[in-house]
Amino acid sequence: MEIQGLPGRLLAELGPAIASGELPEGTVLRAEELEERFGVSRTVVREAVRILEGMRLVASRRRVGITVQPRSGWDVFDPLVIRWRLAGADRSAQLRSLGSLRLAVEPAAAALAARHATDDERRRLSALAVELTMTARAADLATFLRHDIEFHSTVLQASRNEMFAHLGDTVGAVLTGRTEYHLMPHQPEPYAIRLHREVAEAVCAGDAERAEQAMRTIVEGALTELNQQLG
Amino acid sequence: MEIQGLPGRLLAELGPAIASGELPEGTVLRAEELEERFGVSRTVVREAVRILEGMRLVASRRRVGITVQPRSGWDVFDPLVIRWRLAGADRSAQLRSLGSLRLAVEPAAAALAARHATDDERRRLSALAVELTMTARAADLATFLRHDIEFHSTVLQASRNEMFAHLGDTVGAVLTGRTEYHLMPHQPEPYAIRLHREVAEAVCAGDAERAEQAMRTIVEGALTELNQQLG
DNA sequence: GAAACCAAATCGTCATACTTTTGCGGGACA
DNA sequence: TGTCCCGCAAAAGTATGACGATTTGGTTTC
Repeated sequence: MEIQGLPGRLLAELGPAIASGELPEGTVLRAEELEERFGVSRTVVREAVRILEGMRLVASRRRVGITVQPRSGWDVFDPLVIRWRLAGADRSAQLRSLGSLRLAVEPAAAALAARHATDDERRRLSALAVELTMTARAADLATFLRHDIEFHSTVLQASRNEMFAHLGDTVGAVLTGRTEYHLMPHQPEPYAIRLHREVAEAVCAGDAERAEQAMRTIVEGALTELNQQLG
Repeated sequence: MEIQGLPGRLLAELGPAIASGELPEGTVLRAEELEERFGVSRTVVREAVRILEGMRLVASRRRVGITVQPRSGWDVFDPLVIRWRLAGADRSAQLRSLGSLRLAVEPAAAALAARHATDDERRRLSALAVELTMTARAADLATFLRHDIEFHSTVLQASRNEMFAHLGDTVGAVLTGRTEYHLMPHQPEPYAIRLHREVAEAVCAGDAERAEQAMRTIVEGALTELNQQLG
């Protein structure tokens, strides 16, 4: 998953620094400066910069240098960019944006899942719903989170739409983020759990309408809760 | 927008080849081979490969080579990947996926736009709706397309959600694609035009519900039409 | 037959030299 | 005094040779 090697190390420094706003728009970096700062060769710096350029976080121009680009151009769907932003200063803005996105996508995905899920996926969803019920009662936040992520990922996967499916990791990052930063109740809401069971049942029954509704209620709940926590 | 220089040339060759399936999953390329094939240096090859690696189209491993990755791992939200796929063999699969995505996102965006659009944006939407009506009557497909793209982009922008906003280019690519490949009626549907006017009016009036419904009808129409054309 | 070992292939990194683009300042000219 | 043009130098872009690191797969040995 992660980019490896020395360029990876550079990325791990520069990416978060830019994403968090520590290096604001317009900041100019020079390749040579980076070489010295990180004690690596030209090759490594250039490759790291190329990757950042691919994410539209920076642009490199002759005789000018490597310029941090305005946020409006960033590839906000890139998983790395999302993770970096979640870890940094505009975590709350990022969580809000992702919240709206989830509200649009996940109900639609649930409806599609009710139509297209494989038998195995339907079984897994039911099993996960049970697990969620149990780990919630035990207040085991870590495993609860794991299962919650897998539940939502499975629904997105089962929608048989590659673009929805790829948002699985993103949703995972959101759920992890809000748990890590204590933006959710310490004891998962029993109501939310019941809705997960309802989604699972509806998908199993092939009831797209009910799956969509239940999922919408789940995500709406998460979003209002988020807004409460963030003021 | 485009990646420049020699690595850009490599990208423009390899990206489409991979995205179209011409180089199927598991294909192994060697850096040296690419150097010779394109008559460029290691530096250039490595940078191009790094970028493809960033999109998760390939993975580079020592003693093995540069391996084309399974589609399931690709960064399907990357604008370049989308464009390459639209230009190649799985154009129809890509159009279907994007259709579902639009169906989820654009109505939600329209609702948000009705709440958050600036005065200028509301004015632009109204103006664009008028333009659409006129160019449709004149059967001027090129300008119609331009205005259509700008209309949808403006709605996404006006939603004040960065992730929605960034789908503007993607939607633009879809609309361009289906026009180029003659997947839409030569004379734009008067009904669809009226719906655009309705979206504009609803956004101006701040009526989220109506904006959402009208936009949903637009995208649903586009999707069913697409499915008819593709069988 | 299995485990340890060795060798070749291939990417990864470094150092360096050369090329190309381009912003900026200085000078010529109106 | 202001404007335009030209050349310089700064910075990224490209090329190349050398070496390092790692993985694979076969070979040897027990």
